[in-house]
Amino acid sequence: MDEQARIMQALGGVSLAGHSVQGGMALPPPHGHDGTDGDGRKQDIGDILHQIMTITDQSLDEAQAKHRKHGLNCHRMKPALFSVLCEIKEKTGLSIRGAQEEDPPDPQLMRLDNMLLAEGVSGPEKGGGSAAAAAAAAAAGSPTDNSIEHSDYRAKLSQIRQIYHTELEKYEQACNEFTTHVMNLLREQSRTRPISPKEIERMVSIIHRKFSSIQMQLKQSTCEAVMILRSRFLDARRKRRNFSKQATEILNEYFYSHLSNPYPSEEAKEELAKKCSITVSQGVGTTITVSQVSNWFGNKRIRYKKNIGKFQEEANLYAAKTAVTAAHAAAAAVQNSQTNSPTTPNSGGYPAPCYQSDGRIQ
DNA sequence: CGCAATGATTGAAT
DNA sequence: ATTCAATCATTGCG
Repeated sequence: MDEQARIMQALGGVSLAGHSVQGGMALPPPHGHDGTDGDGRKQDIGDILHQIMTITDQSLDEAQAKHRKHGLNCHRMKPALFSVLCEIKEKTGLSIRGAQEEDPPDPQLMRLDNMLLAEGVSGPEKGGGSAAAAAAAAAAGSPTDNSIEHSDYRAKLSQIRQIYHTELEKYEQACNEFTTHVMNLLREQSRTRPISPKEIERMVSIIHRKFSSIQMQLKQSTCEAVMILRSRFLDARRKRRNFSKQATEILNEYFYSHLSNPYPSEEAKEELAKKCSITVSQGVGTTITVSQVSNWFGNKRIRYKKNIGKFQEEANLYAAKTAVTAAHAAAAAVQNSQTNSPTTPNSGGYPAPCYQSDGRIQ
C-alpha cells in the first residue's frame, strides 16, 4: 500500500470511487473546481489540510496513526503549510493571548496560607505547632498550664498536619504527572499542528491553576479543622462543662459498686475516662481525661461522706441497677454454661447491698 | 435573680 | 504523688 492510499483510507468518509488514485497526486478538491495549472499544488494543500483536520480526531495511540503522522510529516508541502498556519495563528493569537490574565495573588489563598503558617500546619517543623499552642494558651488567658490538654491539642494538631502534608504531596505529584503528560502530548502534536511553546506554557499554567484551586480546597478544609480544634481547645479550658448524663452514669456506677473502696487505680481511671469519652463522642461533648476522673472521684467521695443521707436515693438506684445487670449477666452465664459447671460464680461487679449506708470512707 | 449542683483549683497532710 | 477539705466558678433550674 502506498502512502497516498493509506491517507485516503484515513480520510475515511470521502468517497473517491470514480477517480481511482493513480500515481499519487490526482486528488480532486471537494467542490470539483479543477482545471488550471497549479492545480496539483492546490490539491496538495487541500489534501494535507484534510489530513491535518482528521488526524486530530483520531485516537493517537494506534500503531497506524504513527504511520500516518509520519507520512504527513514527510509530505513535501508540509513545512510551508506549517509555517503559514503558524503565521495565521500568530496573528489571530493576539485575541487569545489578550484573554490571558496574570493571576493576582488570591487574597483568600494568602489568608489561608498565613493561617496555616501561623498555626504551624505548614510551617517548618514541630516548633511551630507548640508555639502556636502556647500562643493559644496565652490568648486564653489561663494562668495554669495544663500539660494534658496541651499535649492533647498538639497531638491532634500534628495529626491534622500530617494528613495535610500527605495530601499536598499527593496533589503535587499528580499535578506534575499530569503536566508532563500534557506537555509530551502537546509536543508530540506540535509536529503536526502549530503549537507554540508559549501555548504550551499557557496550558501548563492553566493546569497549575486548576490544581492549585484543588489545593486551596484542601487548605480550606485544613483551616477549618484547625479552627474547630482550636475553639474546642479554648472552650474546654475557658469554661467548665458538666459531664454528659452517660458519663456521670458510668462514674456513678463504678463509685457505688466500689463503695467500700472507691479508689480506682490508675488503670481503672484510664478505663473510665475512655469509656466516658467514647459514650460522649457519639454526640457533641467534651472528652474526659484521667485527671477529670480523679477530680470527680475526689469530689464524690468527700461529698458522699459529708452527707450520706442525701445520696441514699442515688446509691439505691445504682445498686439496683448493678444488681439487675449482674442478675442478667448471671442468668446469661447460667444459660450459657448449663453444661459447663452448675456453680458458676457471677462475674464482675459487687453485690452492692441496697441498704448500704456506711461506706467506710477513709 | 437566687440557689443548689458540680467541675476545678488550692493548700495541707500523708 | 495522691487524697482530703475547703473554696472558687460556672452551670442549670425554678
